[in-house]
Parts: sequence; structure tokens; C-alpha cells
Amino acid sequence: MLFSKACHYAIRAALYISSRSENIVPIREISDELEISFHFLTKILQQLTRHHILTSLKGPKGGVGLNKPAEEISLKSIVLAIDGQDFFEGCLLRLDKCSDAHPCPIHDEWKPVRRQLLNFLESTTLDQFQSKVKSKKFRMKV
Amino acid sequence: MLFSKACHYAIRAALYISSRSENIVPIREISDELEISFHFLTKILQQLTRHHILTSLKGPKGGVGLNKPAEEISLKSIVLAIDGQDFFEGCLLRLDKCSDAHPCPIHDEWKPVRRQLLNFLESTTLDQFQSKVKSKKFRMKV
DNA sequence: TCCTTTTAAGACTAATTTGTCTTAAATATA
DNA sequence: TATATTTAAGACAAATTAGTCTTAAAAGGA
Repeated sequence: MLFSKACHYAIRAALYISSRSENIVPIREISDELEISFHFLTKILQQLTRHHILTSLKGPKGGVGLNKPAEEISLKSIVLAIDGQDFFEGCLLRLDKCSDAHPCPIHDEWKPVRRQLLNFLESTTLDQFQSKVKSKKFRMKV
Repeated sequence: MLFSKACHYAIRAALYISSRSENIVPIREISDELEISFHFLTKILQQLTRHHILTSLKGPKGGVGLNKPAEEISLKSIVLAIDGQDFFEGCLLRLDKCSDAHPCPIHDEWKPVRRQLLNFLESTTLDQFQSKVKSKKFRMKV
């Protein structure tokens, strides 16, 4: 699988949050709607908050919300916050510092494919899906 | 990470085997050369053997070898043998049966990117790297 | 101020993946 | 045939990831 389970949860939650017009959405609502364990989701969203992708508010009327405009939140930033940068340096043989200078045998062939993957994650932002998610015609769970 | 650690080991070992002119290579030699735990590698290569990607021979002069021409062994077949088909159905939100009929909000955007990834894995075969690996100018370990 | 609600933090458990070790089975060769 | 070598199989342990639970801290409202 491309990403960790936590990372997939994070992307789903981020899509959900960005589709809600309210600034702040309680995590309980997200976990109910997306059928994700509340406590696990809380931990994951805390990471997004620490990375300044979300803001959070405690107490009644509390919850989480986007910390910047949806068009400034890329899938890449979410993956980076949850799974770290391992993915982005990804060598097909998992060599430590596989590079043009010290490449593995697949490096040259793999590079353009990885580039396209990165381009997609960089250029894809939450705002692109807001209307789809709002329409409720697209699956957000199981 | 794209694939499991076991899968990366499998690809590395397959490249090594296909670059050796001998039909049969002892697993001990592979694990020594690639610095992979012998017993763990043995288990992984057993899976490739069960999937008829490799053949194996017990006893002195035993070892593993390609079960078909290198140009017929794709990266995809190795990934499939080790990690199963989860990767190939991969939805960005990890939904169970995300499809054109019942898509997640990112499905349409993700589809062409995944297609390119699959094309690469399908069209890339071991023979393409034999000379590079033989030249020993490319890294095969850490 | 006090109570309730909600996130933050972290200890703890469960599941999965990774890695080790022992024994069995097959086979070449002396 | 006996021995040494090598893969096969599977039990077991360690590490990582996923998930649960409890308590603390913050904030709104009576």
C-alpha cells in the first residue's frame, strides 16, 4: 500500500473537514461520519494540527478546522505530516540514499514515474474535492 | 512506502539472480552479496518459487534460479507474489471496492496516475537491468 | 465559580510485519 | 550407502503499526 492506514484516515478526514462550511468540526462528528475509531483519529488529527495543517479548539463548540485555505492544503503536505518523507525519497530497492550520483539499477527508469506521483500529490489540493464531497454522491467510507 | 520490505528484498534478489549467468544461485550467496538476512530471504524467495517465478533445487549445487526468461518476469508479477493485489486496487482513501461505479471523491483524479504506475510495473522486466547489475556500477545494497 | 464538553497526551493492548532459529526433506558426491 | 549441503516448513521472538483507554487541560455557559 502506498501509505499507512493512518495516512489514509488523515486524507479522508481532511476531505470531510474541508467540505463542511463551518470553521470548526468536532472530531466526534468526523469519526461517526467516516466510521473511524474516535481516539485513533484524534491522535492522527493532532499530528495535522502540530504540522499547522489544521487548527483545533478545546471545550464546547470545539473541534478541528483547516488552518489555511483548502487550495493551499495539498495531499503531499498531509502525507508528509503523517508518514514522513520516506515516501518521497522512495527507491524501488529501498536503498538508503539512492540518487543520480549513487543510483540503484532501476533508478533511471523509476525516477520519471515517481516524479509523476509527486506531481500529483503536490498539485492536488483539498479544494478540488469540496463540491464532490458536499454532494454526498461519492463514497467516503468502507 | 509503496511496497513491503519483503517485496523490496524480493525485487533486489530477483535482479541479482537474473544478472548471474549460472542457472542456479545459492540463496546464501544472494543474502551475503545483498546483505539480507538469509532465513528471511529464504522465506521470501520460497513465495516466488511457489508463484513459479523462480525454481529451486535442494542439496549441494542447489539454489534458486529464474523459472522463465528474464524478459517474461515483470516487477508487477513480483509485487503481486509478495504483497498481493491490494496495491493494484489501491484507492487513495483505502475504500474497499472503489470503482468507477462507486467511486470515492478522488477516484477520477487518482485513476490515471495509478494507471501509469501499473504500466510501469507491467512493462518493466528483469532483463532490462541485467547489464547494469552485471557491470557492478550500480548499488544493490544499503 | 462550577460543571460540561471537547481536544491533548500518553500509557497500554492488539495486530501485523519483520526477523531468527530449529528441524525435516531432498540431492550431489565420495 | 553415508555424509555434507542446501532449500522447505514452521515455531518463535522482536519491532512496528494500529487501536483503546484513562487522565489532564482548556474553554463555554449556567
